[in-house]
Amino acid sequence: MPDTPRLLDAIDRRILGELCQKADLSFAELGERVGLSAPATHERVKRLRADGRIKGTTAQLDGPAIGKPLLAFVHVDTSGWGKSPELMNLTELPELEEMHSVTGDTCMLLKVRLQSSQALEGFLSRLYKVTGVRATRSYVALSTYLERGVQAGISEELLETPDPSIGFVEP
Amino acid sequence: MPDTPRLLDAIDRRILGELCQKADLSFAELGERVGLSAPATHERVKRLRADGRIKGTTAQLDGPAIGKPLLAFVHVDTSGWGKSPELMNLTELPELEEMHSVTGDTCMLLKVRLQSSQALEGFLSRLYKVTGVRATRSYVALSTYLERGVQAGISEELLETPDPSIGFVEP
DNA sequence: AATGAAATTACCGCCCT
DNA sequence: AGGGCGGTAATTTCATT
Repeated sequence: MPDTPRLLDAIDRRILGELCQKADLSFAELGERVGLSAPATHERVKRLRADGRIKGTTAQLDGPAIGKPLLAFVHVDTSGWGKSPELMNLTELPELEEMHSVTGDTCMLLKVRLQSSQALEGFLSRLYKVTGVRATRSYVALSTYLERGVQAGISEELLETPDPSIGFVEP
Repeated sequence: MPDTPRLLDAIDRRILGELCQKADLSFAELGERVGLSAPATHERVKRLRADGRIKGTTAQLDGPAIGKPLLAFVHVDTSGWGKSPELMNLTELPELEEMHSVTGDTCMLLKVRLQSSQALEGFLSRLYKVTGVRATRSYVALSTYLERGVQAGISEELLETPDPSIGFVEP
Protein backbone atom coordinates (compact mmCIF):
# COMPACT_ATOMS: atom_id res chain seq x y z
CA MET A 1 0.00 0.00 0.00
CA PRO A 2 1.87 3.07 -1.26
CA ASP A 3 1.96 6.25 0.81
CA THR A 4 0.36 8.46 -1.83
CA PRO A 5 -1.36 5.92 -4.04
CA ARG A 6 -2.96 8.31 -6.50
CA LEU A 7 -3.30 12.02 -6.70
CA LEU A 8 -6.53 13.58 -5.61
CA ASP A 9 -8.46 15.20 -8.42
CA ALA A 10 -11.02 17.94 -8.09
CA ILE A 11 -13.90 15.49 -7.68
CA ASP A 12 -12.10 13.59 -4.94
CA ARG A 13 -11.60 16.83 -3.08
CA ARG A 14 -15.23 17.75 -3.40
CA ILE A 15 -16.26 14.34 -2.12
CA LEU A 16 -13.95 14.71 0.85
CA GLY A 17 -15.27 18.20 1.40
CA GLU A 18 -18.81 16.92 1.62
CA LEU A 19 -18.08 13.87 3.73
CA CYS A 20 -16.04 15.66 6.35
CA GLN A 21 -19.09 17.80 6.99
CA LYS A 22 -21.81 15.21 6.71
CA ALA A 23 -20.96 11.56 6.33
CA ASP A 24 -24.47 10.14 6.26
CA LEU A 25 -25.35 11.21 2.75
CA SER A 26 -26.59 8.57 0.36
CA PHE A 27 -24.29 7.89 -2.57
CA ALA A 28 -27.02 9.16 -4.85
CA GLU A 29 -27.16 12.47 -2.99
CA LEU A 30 -23.39 12.75 -2.75
CA GLY A 31 -23.05 11.90 -6.42
CA GLU A 32 -25.50 14.58 -7.36
CA ARG A 33 -23.45 17.18 -5.50
CA VAL A 34 -20.23 16.26 -7.23
CA GLY A 35 -21.71 15.39 -10.62
CA LEU A 36 -21.37 11.63 -10.66
CA SER A 37 -23.68 8.62 -10.66
CA ALA A 38 -24.25 6.74 -7.44
CA PRO A 39 -22.11 3.72 -8.32
CA ALA A 40 -19.27 5.89 -9.60
CA THR A 41 -19.39 7.88 -6.40
CA HIS A 42 -19.39 4.70 -4.38
CA GLU A 43 -16.30 3.59 -6.24
CA ARG A 44 -14.52 6.86 -5.46
CA VAL A 45 -15.34 6.69 -1.80
CA LYS A 46 -14.19 3.08 -1.60
CA ARG A 47 -10.90 4.15 -3.16
CA LEU A 48 -10.50 7.08 -0.79
CA ARG A 49 -10.97 4.70 2.12
CA ALA A 50 -8.63 2.09 0.72
CA ASP A 51 -5.97 4.73 0.16
CA GLY A 52 -6.25 5.90 3.74
CA ARG A 53 -7.60 9.33 2.84
CA ILE A 54 -10.74 8.58 4.83
CA LYS A 55 -9.93 6.88 8.11
CA GLY A 56 -13.52 6.21 9.12
CA THR A 57 -16.69 7.94 10.10
CA THR A 58 -17.72 8.92 13.59
CA ALA A 59 -20.62 10.56 15.38
CA GLN A 60 -19.95 14.04 16.75
CA LEU A 61 -21.10 14.11 20.35
CA ASP A 62 -21.95 17.31 22.13
CA GLY A 63 -19.70 17.68 25.18
CA PRO A 64 -22.06 19.60 27.43
CA ALA A 65 -25.06 17.49 26.38
CA ILE A 66 -23.37 14.28 27.48
CA GLY A 67 -22.10 15.66 30.74
CA LYS A 68 -18.70 17.08 29.80
CA PRO A 69 -19.02 20.85 29.78
CA LEU A 70 -15.37 21.53 30.56
CA LEU A 71 -12.71 21.58 27.86
CA ALA A 72 -9.05 22.13 28.67
CA PHE A 73 -5.68 22.05 26.97
CA VAL A 74 -2.85 20.95 29.21
CA HIS A 75 0.79 21.58 28.37
CA VAL A 76 3.05 19.10 30.08
CA ASP A 77 6.71 19.41 30.89
CA THR A 78 8.41 16.05 31.11
CA SER A 79 11.97 15.15 31.96
CA GLY A 80 12.18 12.29 29.46
CA TRP A 81 11.10 12.51 25.86
CA GLY A 82 8.24 11.19 23.85
CA LYS A 83 6.07 8.15 24.33
CA SER A 84 6.48 6.57 27.74
CA PRO A 85 4.25 3.54 28.37
CA GLU A 86 3.05 5.25 31.51
CA LEU A 87 1.97 8.30 29.58
CA MET A 88 0.25 6.16 26.99
CA ASN A 89 -1.84 4.59 29.76
CA LEU A 90 -3.69 7.88 30.00
CA THR A 91 -5.05 7.06 26.59
CA GLU A 92 -7.57 4.78 28.26
CA LEU A 93 -9.28 7.71 29.90
CA PRO A 94 -12.21 8.73 27.73
CA GLU A 95 -11.65 12.27 28.92
CA LEU A 96 -8.38 12.45 27.02
CA GLU A 97 -9.01 13.29 23.39
CA GLU A 98 -5.64 14.32 22.07
CA MET A 99 -2.00 13.83 22.93
CA HIS A 100 0.77 15.37 20.85
CA SER A 101 4.43 15.93 21.39
CA VAL A 102 5.15 19.48 20.38
CA THR A 103 7.92 21.95 19.76
CA GLY A 104 8.20 24.97 22.00
CA ASP A 105 8.63 25.40 25.70
CA THR A 106 6.67 22.30 26.65
CA CYS A 107 6.98 18.71 25.54
CA MET A 108 3.47 17.39 25.44
CA LEU A 109 0.12 18.90 24.66
CA LEU A 110 -3.07 17.26 25.85
CA LYS A 111 -6.70 18.00 25.11
CA VAL A 112 -9.17 16.85 27.74
CA ARG A 113 -12.92 17.16 28.08
CA LEU A 114 -14.31 16.74 31.55
CA GLN A 115 -17.35 16.74 33.76
CA SER A 116 -16.24 19.45 36.14
CA SER A 117 -13.33 21.38 37.53
CA GLN A 118 -13.06 18.70 40.17
CA ALA A 119 -12.52 16.18 37.41
CA LEU A 120 -9.80 18.42 35.96
CA GLU A 121 -8.14 18.44 39.35
CA GLY A 122 -8.43 14.65 39.41
CA PHE A 123 -6.90 14.47 35.95
CA LEU A 124 -3.95 16.69 36.84
CA SER A 125 -3.44 14.68 39.99
CA ARG A 126 -3.38 11.54 37.87
CA LEU A 127 -0.96 13.23 35.50
CA TYR A 128 1.47 14.16 38.25
CA LYS A 129 1.65 10.52 39.26
CA VAL A 130 3.26 9.73 35.92
CA THR A 131 7.00 9.55 36.40
CA GLY A 132 8.82 12.23 34.48
CA VAL A 133 6.02 14.78 34.64
CA ARG A 134 7.62 17.93 35.92
CA ALA A 135 5.01 20.62 35.52
CA THR A 136 1.80 21.44 33.73
CA ARG A 137 0.08 24.54 32.43
CA SER A 138 -3.66 24.37 31.81
CA TYR A 139 -5.77 26.44 29.47
CA VAL A 140 -9.48 26.10 30.11
CA ALA A 141 -11.78 26.91 27.22
CA LEU A 142 -14.25 29.66 28.02
CA SER A 143 -15.96 29.68 24.65
CA THR A 144 -15.51 27.49 21.64
CA TYR A 145 -16.00 29.43 18.43
CA LEU A 146 -14.98 26.68 16.09
CA GLU A 147 -14.35 22.99 16.50
CA ARG A 148 -14.27 20.60 13.59
CA GLY A 149 -12.22 17.80 12.14
CA VAL A 150 -9.74 17.81 9.30
CA GLN A 151 -11.10 19.80 6.36
CA ALA A 152 -10.47 18.85 2.77
CA GLY A 153 -9.82 22.34 1.40
CA ILE A 154 -6.48 24.05 0.93
CA SER A 155 -6.06 27.82 0.78
CA GLU A 156 -3.89 29.24 -1.96
CA GLU A 157 -3.80 32.40 0.08
CA LEU A 158 -1.51 30.98 2.74
CA LEU A 159 1.12 29.94 0.26
CA GLU A 160 1.66 33.39 -1.15
CA THR A 161 4.97 34.88 -0.12
CA PRO A 162 4.15 37.05 2.86
CA ASP A 163 4.75 40.75 2.41
CA PRO A 164 8.13 41.31 4.05
CA SER A 165 7.26 44.92 4.80
CA ILE A 166 4.74 43.80 7.40
CA GLY A 167 6.92 41.43 9.34
CA PHE A 168 6.19 39.78 12.62
CA VAL A 169 8.04 37.92 15.30
CA GLU A 170 7.16 35.31 17.81
CA PRO A 171 8.65 36.53 21.08
CA MET B 1 -36.58 22.55 23.90
CA PRO B 2 -35.25 21.77 27.37
CA ASP B 3 -31.54 21.72 28.02
CA THR B 4 -31.40 18.16 29.30
CA PRO B 5 -34.49 16.60 27.78
CA ARG B 6 -34.10 13.14 29.25
CA LEU B 7 -31.43 11.46 31.22
CA LEU B 8 -29.08 9.12 29.45
CA ASP B 9 -29.49 5.53 30.54
CA ALA B 10 -26.92 2.79 30.24
CA ILE B 11 -28.07 1.78 26.76
CA ASP B 12 -27.88 5.35 25.47
CA ARG B 13 -24.31 5.56 26.71
CA ARG B 14 -23.38 2.33 25.02
CA ILE B 15 -24.92 3.54 21.78
CA LEU B 16 -22.97 6.79 22.01
CA GLY B 17 -19.86 4.82 22.85
CA GLU B 18 -20.19 2.77 19.69
CA LEU B 19 -21.16 5.60 17.39
CA CYS B 20 -18.36 7.94 18.40
CA GLN B 21 -15.95 5.24 17.29
CA LYS B 22 -17.70 3.98 14.20
CA ALA B 23 -20.79 5.72 12.89
CA ASP B 24 -21.42 3.57 9.83
CA LEU B 25 -22.79 0.55 11.62
CA SER B 26 -26.16 -0.75 10.51
CA PHE B 27 -28.90 -0.37 13.08
CA ALA B 28 -29.13 -4.14 13.18
CA GLU B 29 -25.45 -4.44 14.05
CA LEU B 30 -25.57 -1.60 16.55
CA GLY B 31 -28.70 -3.04 18.10
CA GLU B 32 -27.01 -6.39 18.51
CA ARG B 33 -24.15 -4.76 20.38
CA VAL B 34 -26.40 -2.98 22.83
CA GLY B 35 -29.10 -5.62 23.06
CA LEU B 36 -31.97 -4.04 21.14
CA SER B 37 -33.83 -4.66 17.90
CA ALA B 38 -32.97 -2.56 14.87
CA PRO B 39 -36.04 -0.31 15.02
CA ALA B 40 -35.70 0.25 18.76
CA THR B 41 -32.08 1.19 18.21
CA HIS B 42 -33.09 3.50 15.41
CA GLU B 43 -35.58 5.14 17.76
CA ARG B 44 -32.88 5.70 20.37
CA VAL B 45 -30.46 7.20 17.89
CA LYS B 46 -33.16 9.47 16.51
CA ARG B 47 -33.84 10.66 20.06
CA LEU B 48 -30.16 11.22 20.78
CA ARG B 49 -29.97 13.37 17.67
CA ALA B 50 -33.16 15.27 18.44
CA ASP B 51 -31.91 15.97 21.95
CA GLY B 52 -28.64 17.35 20.60
CA ARG B 53 -26.51 14.59 22.12
CA ILE B 54 -25.35 13.63 18.63
CA LYS B 55 -24.55 16.67 16.50
CA GLY B 56 -23.93 14.79 13.29
CA THR B 57 -21.63 12.29 11.69
CA THR B 58 -18.49 13.11 9.77
CA ALA B 59 -15.73 11.37 7.87
CA GLN B 60 -12.33 11.39 9.56
CA LEU B 61 -9.79 12.53 7.00
CA ASP B 62 -6.13 11.75 7.31
CA GLY B 63 -4.15 14.99 7.44
CA PRO B 64 -0.93 13.81 5.77
CA ALA B 65 -2.84 11.74 3.21
CA ILE B 66 -4.74 14.76 1.96
CA GLY B 67 -1.74 17.04 1.88
CA LYS B 68 -1.72 18.57 5.36
CA PRO B 69 1.12 16.97 7.26
CA LEU B 70 1.67 19.91 9.60
CA LEU B 71 -0.40 20.36 12.75
CA ALA B 72 0.06 23.35 15.02
CA PHE B 73 -1.54 24.98 18.03
CA VAL B 74 -1.28 28.74 18.11
CA HIS B 75 -1.82 30.77 21.25
CA VAL B 76 -2.87 34.29 20.46
CA ASP B 77 -2.58 37.38 22.61
CA THR B 78 -5.16 39.98 21.70
CA SER B 79 -5.75 43.42 23.03
CA GLY B 80 -9.54 43.24 22.91
CA TRP B 81 -11.56 40.30 24.16
CA GLY B 82 -13.50 37.54 22.59
CA LYS B 83 -15.17 37.23 19.25
CA SER B 84 -14.22 39.99 16.86
CA PRO B 85 -15.76 39.74 13.40
CA GLU B 86 -12.29 40.01 11.97
CA LEU B 87 -11.13 37.04 13.98
CA MET B 88 -14.20 35.06 12.99
CA ASN B 89 -13.30 35.60 9.33
CA LEU B 90 -10.42 33.19 9.84
CA THR B 91 -13.07 30.54 10.24
CA GLU B 92 -13.38 30.42 6.48
CA LEU B 93 -9.89 29.01 6.18
CA PRO B 94 -10.16 25.23 5.97
CA GLU B 95 -6.79 25.06 7.69
CA LEU B 96 -8.33 26.39 10.90
CA GLU B 97 -9.97 23.59 12.82
CA GLU B 98 -10.49 25.01 16.27
CA MET B 99 -10.80 28.39 17.92
CA HIS B 100 -11.33 28.76 21.63
CA SER B 101 -11.04 31.60 24.06
CA VAL B 102 -9.14 30.30 27.03
CA THR B 103 -8.04 31.15 30.54
CA GLY B 104 -4.36 31.55 31.25
CA ASP B 105 -1.70 33.79 29.84
CA THR B 106 -3.16 33.97 26.36
CA CYS B 107 -6.61 34.86 25.11
CA MET B 108 -7.19 32.64 22.17
CA LEU B 109 -6.13 29.15 21.23
CA LEU B 110 -6.18 28.00 17.62
CA LYS B 111 -5.65 24.60 16.07
CA VAL B 112 -4.48 24.63 12.47
CA ARG B 113 -3.54 21.90 10.04
CA LEU B 114 -1.40 22.94 7.11
CA GLN B 115 0.42 21.92 4.00
CA SER B 116 3.85 23.11 5.00
CA SER B 117 5.81 25.37 7.26
CA GLN B 118 5.51 28.00 4.57
CA ALA B 119 1.75 27.76 4.94
CA LEU B 120 2.13 28.19 8.70
CA GLU B 121 4.13 31.32 8.05
CA GLY B 122 1.37 32.47 5.72
CA PHE B 123 -1.22 31.76 8.37
CA LEU B 124 0.64 33.67 11.06
CA SER B 125 1.11 36.53 8.66
CA ARG B 126 -2.62 36.49 8.03
CA LEU B 127 -3.23 36.40 11.78
CA TYR B 128 -1.04 39.41 12.45
CA LYS B 129 -3.14 41.41 10.02
CA VAL B 130 -6.12 41.04 12.32
CA THR B 131 -6.44 44.19 14.42
CA GLY B 132 -5.89 43.52 18.09
CA VAL B 133 -3.52 40.61 17.62
CA ARG B 134 -0.52 41.41 19.75
CA ALA B 135 1.56 38.26 19.77
CA THR B 136 1.43 34.56 19.07
CA ARG B 137 3.13 31.46 20.34
CA SER B 138 3.09 28.37 18.15
CA TYR B 139 3.40 24.74 19.13
CA VAL B 140 4.03 22.45 16.21
CA ALA B 141 3.06 18.80 16.65
CA LEU B 142 5.98 16.43 16.17
CA SER B 143 4.01 13.25 16.81
CA THR B 144 0.36 12.69 17.43
CA TYR B 145 -0.20 9.84 19.85
CA LEU B 146 -3.93 10.26 20.18
CA GLU B 147 -6.50 12.27 18.32
CA ARG B 148 -10.20 11.57 18.56
CA GLY B 149 -13.50 13.28 19.07
CA VAL B 150 -15.67 13.54 22.16
CA GLN B 151 -15.92 10.19 23.88
CA ALA B 152 -19.04 8.99 25.63
CA GLY B 153 -17.41 7.44 28.70
CA ILE B 154 -16.85 9.09 32.06
CA SER B 155 -14.17 7.98 34.52
CA GLU B 156 -15.19 7.55 38.13
CA GLU B 157 -11.50 7.65 38.90
CA LEU B 158 -11.13 11.35 38.23
CA LEU B 159 -13.88 12.32 40.63
CA GLU B 160 -12.29 10.73 43.64
CA THR B 161 -10.95 13.25 46.09
CA PRO B 162 -7.27 13.57 45.22
CA ASP B 163 -4.85 12.41 47.87
CA PRO B 164 -3.83 15.66 49.58
CA SER B 165 -0.51 14.14 50.61
CA ILE B 166 0.64 14.15 47.01
CA GLY B 167 -0.11 17.72 46.14
CA PHE B 168 0.95 19.63 43.08
CA VAL B 169 1.03 23.18 41.88
CA GLU B 170 0.80 24.83 38.53
CA PRO B 171 3.64 27.38 38.45
C1' DA C 1 -31.04 -2.27 -14.59
C1' DA C 2 -31.54 -5.83 -11.17
C1' DT C 3 -30.78 -7.96 -6.68
C1' DG C 4 -30.29 -8.01 -1.98
C1' DA C 5 -29.62 -5.43 2.27
C1' DA C 6 -30.81 -1.85 5.14
C1' DA C 7 -33.59 2.10 6.79
C1' DT C 8 -37.99 3.44 8.01
C1' DT C 9 -42.84 3.08 9.01
C1' DA C 10 -46.91 0.89 10.98
C1' DC C 11 -48.82 -1.54 14.35
C1' DC C 12 -49.24 -4.44 18.41
C1' DG C 13 -48.13 -5.72 23.27
C1' DC C 14 -45.92 -5.08 27.74
C1' DC C 15 -44.88 -2.70 31.94
C1' DC C 16 -45.13 0.86 35.19
C1' DT C 17 -47.28 4.60 36.74
C1' DA D 1 -56.57 4.28 31.36
C1' DG D 2 -52.31 6.13 29.59
C1' DG D 3 -47.55 7.00 28.18
C1' DG D 4 -43.16 5.18 27.23
C1' DC D 5 -40.66 1.71 25.12
C1' DG D 6 -39.59 -2.42 22.62
C1' DG D 7 -40.77 -6.19 19.38
C1' DT D 8 -42.35 -8.08 14.65
C1' DA D 9 -43.82 -7.42 10.08
C1' DA D 10 -44.44 -4.68 5.94
C1' DT D 11 -42.71 -1.16 2.85
C1' DT D 12 -39.57 1.81 0.73
C1' DT D 13 -35.02 3.38 -0.13
C1' DC D 14 -30.42 2.49 -0.89
C1' DA D 15 -26.07 -0.13 -1.74
C1' DT D 16 -23.93 -3.06 -4.77
C1' DT D 17 -23.15 -6.10 -8.95
